[in-house]
Amino acid sequence: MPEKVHTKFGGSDDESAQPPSDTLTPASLGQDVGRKKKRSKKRKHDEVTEGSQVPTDEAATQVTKKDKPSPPVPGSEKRILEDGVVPITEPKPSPAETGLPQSKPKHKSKPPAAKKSLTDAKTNFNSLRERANVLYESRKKLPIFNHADEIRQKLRDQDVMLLVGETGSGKSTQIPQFLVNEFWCRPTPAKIPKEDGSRKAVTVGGCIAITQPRRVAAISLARRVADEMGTPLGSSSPASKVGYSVRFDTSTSPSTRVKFLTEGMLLQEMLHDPWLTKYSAVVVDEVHERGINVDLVVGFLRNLVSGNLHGRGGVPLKVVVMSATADMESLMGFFQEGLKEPPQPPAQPSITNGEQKNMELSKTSSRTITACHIKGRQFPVKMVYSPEPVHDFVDAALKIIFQIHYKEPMPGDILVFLTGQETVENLENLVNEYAIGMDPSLPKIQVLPLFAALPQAAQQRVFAPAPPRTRKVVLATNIAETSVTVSGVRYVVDCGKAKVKQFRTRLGLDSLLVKPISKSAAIQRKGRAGREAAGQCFRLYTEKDYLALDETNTPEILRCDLTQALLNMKARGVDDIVRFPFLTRPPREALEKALLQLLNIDALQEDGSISEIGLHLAKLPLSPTLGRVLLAASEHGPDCLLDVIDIISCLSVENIFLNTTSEEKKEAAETARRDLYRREGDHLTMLSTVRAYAGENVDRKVWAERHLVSHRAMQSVMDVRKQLRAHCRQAKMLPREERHDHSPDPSPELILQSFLAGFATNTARLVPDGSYRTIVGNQTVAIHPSSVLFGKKVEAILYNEFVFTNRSYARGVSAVQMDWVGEALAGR
DNA sequence: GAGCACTGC
Repeated sequence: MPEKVHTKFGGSDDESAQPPSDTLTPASLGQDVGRKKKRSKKRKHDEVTEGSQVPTDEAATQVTKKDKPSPPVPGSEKRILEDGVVPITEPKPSPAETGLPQSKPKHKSKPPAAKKSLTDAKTNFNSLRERANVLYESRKKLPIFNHADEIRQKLRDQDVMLLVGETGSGKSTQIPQFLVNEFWCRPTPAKIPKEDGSRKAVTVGGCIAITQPRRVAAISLARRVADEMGTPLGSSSPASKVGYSVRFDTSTSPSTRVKFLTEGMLLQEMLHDPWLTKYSAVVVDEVHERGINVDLVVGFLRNLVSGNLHGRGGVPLKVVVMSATADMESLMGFFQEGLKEPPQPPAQPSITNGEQKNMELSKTSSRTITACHIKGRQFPVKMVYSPEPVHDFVDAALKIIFQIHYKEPMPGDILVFLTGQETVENLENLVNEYAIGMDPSLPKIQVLPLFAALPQAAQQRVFAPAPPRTRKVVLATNIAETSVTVSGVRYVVDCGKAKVKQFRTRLGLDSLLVKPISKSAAIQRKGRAGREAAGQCFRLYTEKDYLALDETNTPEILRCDLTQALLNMKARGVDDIVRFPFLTRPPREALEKALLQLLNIDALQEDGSISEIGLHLAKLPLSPTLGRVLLAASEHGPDCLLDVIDIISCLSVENIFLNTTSEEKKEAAETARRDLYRREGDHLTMLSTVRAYAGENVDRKVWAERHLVSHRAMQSVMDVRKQLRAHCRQAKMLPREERHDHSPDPSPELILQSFLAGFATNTARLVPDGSYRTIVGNQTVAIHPSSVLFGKKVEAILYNEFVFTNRSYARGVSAVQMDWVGEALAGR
């Protein structure tokens, strides 16, 4: 039994005690956790047919049309029942009454299973509306609901709004609905100047974009808002007003007015439509998470709203920036500074716009920024700090877990935040050990680990309610901070640390180190205890330590390699990177290093302007270096290109090989994988794996399990592969027709030489003492234990990644010849 | 001898 832990009670910093009634349910998020399968058409098909039988790609596209009408969403059905609503029964279509087009959706060849769906394409608009009416009652209870008029009024007067909405305020679902029927949100005829001086008549606006940092959030919010608006979702009906767009899965209709998309997706759209002419408003949600993409989006948006709008025919763009934390001053300053400046590019001859009203508006208003603060809805969470600094947080967590279990009433599950797989598994073993000796009259304990690398099925266990008389103890990494909501939690134990990736510009090295979290992360973790009832949060650090934490997370833009971000900016016509409005400006050295790297891979010309190659790279869903490899491979012909696409697909996805836990499994894995391993290194091993997986026509899932290959990762690999192949066909780098005959034996030389075109600086040679030293910089690197070349000695290595954990490792390693490296380095 | 979390026409 763990000894008693002394604790003191700190004050709770919660102000409201109202129950959150109508946020997205944990169940519905849990559904999608860890990129579940709803992603590609093919996988949807797999789900419907319920088998692991693998159809060929063609078969899959044949059978499934994108986005069958609203999926059987168990989560959402459940929640509606919970809301006390009668579930939908018989569909009674009456399109005439709804005023919606009578024509049925085009696709007819649906698998029979889909026909049974409650919300089939012959959508029951009546029941949709009934459901929406019922949901309206719970919407009215959201804290943000009473602010609707205020928000609408402010945005009529001004173009930029900052909105602080705490968790549970309902901002993500309600804001688009508040705005969608505003006059400024209508499609507006306008004339846009063309290069030859003439004007093109176009329609500007009509749609609202809402960005999200994560795919699952974009999709589940779209589903929810469609329900609330009483409209079918996405491409399921041409009348659908709500859609979404994430990589590999876009679901919109011609009448989409509200579109949820990932930040990356909006950036991609901006490359093709820099003025965002489809949109009347862009709502940027969850800005406080500060991923690099949101920083770019906000920077581009500031340029847009403070510019002269000629690319939009003078039609204003409304921008709503939403955040959960109150740190709005910096954002306010950021936009205000932009609006102080005169419109940036020298004004083109002013544009006459069809709608005079809009012109008036853009002249008179819009030069200031409005703000709005909405309280959240959370149950109170009592805070308990450690009285003394904790040295071993695994041990301290163990004690607290049992203290809670002994003292606190049921029900009430425990969520423990740890740093990584290793600490999770250690604590898992410890808790299980102690639980054996527990008083049998006490409720049981069920320990559930949760981290990203955990196989799907094991992750899902976290969402099942605990068996009777059992308390769940979920041991999680920071995956549970944002990405996943575990229901039933009333106690949170927070170790105060997290693993953080930091790119070190000077060394070109990524390090992954355990660091203290920020205050806002600590508050976020605490909040996980108060979602369903009053709860408690145990911090395994002192209150003094808490007060010393940074206010917010370090923005990703300060922690990552900037080449991709800079390439995107260059491709959008930002020539002077130094003058770009960064929300947080990265150090000059990091910017210079990234520019140099872009120059090295020929993405920029000597004068710093973007090259043809660079423009092409910016459009690829790859890092610039991997994109460069792809272009280099295409010069070696289609066979080499197809092979390189297979490898790149693996490299741009999480690890495809599963970690083995037990010793015996490890041996079995080694044996099973032996026929996949290639002595040339990891790149060719990945190729042989993709080829074997893709060539498996009976049951890919079983094949993956047998080879201890992650089926989930391989599904992503196939998605990326398909996307890249399609891109290359479109760019005429591959023949139009997909070949299904034999693939010739790969040429390791050509493949690895293609990789050197992007990774010439990621090379090391063997030195006499048996270690490897980088060819540029002479740093010591060790081959990562996950590599097939681990423990092997070759003349020189090429590696995909240089990471520091306990020491410097090269990951994704292949053997290369020194003279290839010499040529690659000389060629630049 | 080792794997924080996200994301992309």
